[in-house]
Amino acid sequence: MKKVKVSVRDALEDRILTGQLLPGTRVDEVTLAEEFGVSRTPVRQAIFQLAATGLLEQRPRRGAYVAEVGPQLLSEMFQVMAELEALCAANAARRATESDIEMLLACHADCTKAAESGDSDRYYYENETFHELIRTISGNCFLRDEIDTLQKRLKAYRRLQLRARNRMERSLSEHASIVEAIRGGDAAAANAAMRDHITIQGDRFSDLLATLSRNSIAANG
Amino acid sequence: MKKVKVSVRDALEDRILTGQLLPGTRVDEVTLAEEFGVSRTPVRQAIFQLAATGLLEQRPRRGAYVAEVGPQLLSEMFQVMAELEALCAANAARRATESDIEMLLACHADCTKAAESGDSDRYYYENETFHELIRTISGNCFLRDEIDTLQKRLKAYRRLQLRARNRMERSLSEHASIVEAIRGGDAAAANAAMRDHITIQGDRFSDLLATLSRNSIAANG
DNA sequence: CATAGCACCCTTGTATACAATTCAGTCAAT
DNA sequence: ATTGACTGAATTGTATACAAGGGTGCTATG
Repeated sequence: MKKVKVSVRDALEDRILTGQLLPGTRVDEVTLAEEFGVSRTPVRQAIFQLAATGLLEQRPRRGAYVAEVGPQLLSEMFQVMAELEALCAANAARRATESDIEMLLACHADCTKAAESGDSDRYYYENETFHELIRTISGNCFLRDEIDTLQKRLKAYRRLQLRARNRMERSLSEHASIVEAIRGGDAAAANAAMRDHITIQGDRFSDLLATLSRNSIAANG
Repeated sequence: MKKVKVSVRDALEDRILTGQLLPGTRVDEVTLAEEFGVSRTPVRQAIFQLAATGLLEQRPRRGAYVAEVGPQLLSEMFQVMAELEALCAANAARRATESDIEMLLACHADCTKAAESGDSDRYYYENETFHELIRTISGNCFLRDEIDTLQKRLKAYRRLQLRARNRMERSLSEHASIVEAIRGGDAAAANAAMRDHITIQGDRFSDLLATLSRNSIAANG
């Protein structure tokens, strides 16, 4: 019972996103070809596509590696992400219908329950849904796609972040501000609230990364 | 005297950007392979890479086409572009050094001369330089790359826009506002001025596209 | 005459064979 | 002993052969 014809590209992407292939790992064509039970050709295609989206880095004649995002780049990516999500929130504030607002409130309620349960994995998931919903309400498909690809590039790192305990309630209250702004149709407020929310995440993230790299230096060096 | 080992990917990209391959055109593997004097393999690689960046659209088993950007998508892309360029401008306002300001003023002077000459091609070029410079001053490499790829996706269309006559002096005065804001270190003002500047461009652009498609309907249908 | 079904051909997708380049290891020379 | 160069192996890059799927055109039937 093999998996039903999933593209090599998706399979490889999944391995990166789920952390089976960690940043910096070399991606070998023949090894993957054997594992997936195909020839090198489709594997190469997949590698080139993922390299084009930034998930892999290719060095000519030297193979492909899972992209490593340094603190500098990470910070830059978060600044852009903050701006894009803020734009989503502003659009959502302008365009949300009654039923959109209802869904948003329901989603926020789910986030609240997750936070109360103290289950950070669950909150991570509900949080994703919350942001997804706002992107949808925003109604800008291109913007949505851009955010999705950027999200993917960060995902390999985000999974490290799950355990920041006291972050949940603050995140939740930031969500509340966003919800209120969208509900009130205040685009500027929604924009600002979302930008702050993402920026704070980015800062936390940088801190975590710094800590990890310090530990890793302590462990390896 | 053949060209000195330029990658198929760059060559194909160039053909799209310069308008040799118009949106909607089918991209045939064997034809291109013959033209470039290589086998299908590198051509396929190039196609997959360009498809990943959005310049081409692939339909399974049905080949690749130069991406067509409809009015809806175009508007969405411009909204994102406006936000990203505005972010650049805000960053530039915060980070610009004395010499950055000097370069910016010099660049703006070149734009002015180009506008006075009435040569829209020249103004187009100087305008590009102006925006490039602000992106550089912004200092966010990731942001710069994102804008570059987005720019590429629009370039095939932008070349149609060159002739909007009375646009030049208005564009120039908008540039002046941006320069002043950056010079004064006013990030918010730079942000707003740049966003407006790009948004207006986008609107003009949509008008043009609408006109063109109307004419094309009149001509073809 | 129009429509539906089938067959053939063209194009994409995959596999494999071959070429070229780079990295590493070893040997020799200073 | 250390460093440099050369050789070999391994991996990427390219070409070609083969398989599979879809589109078009023709034919047959209603």
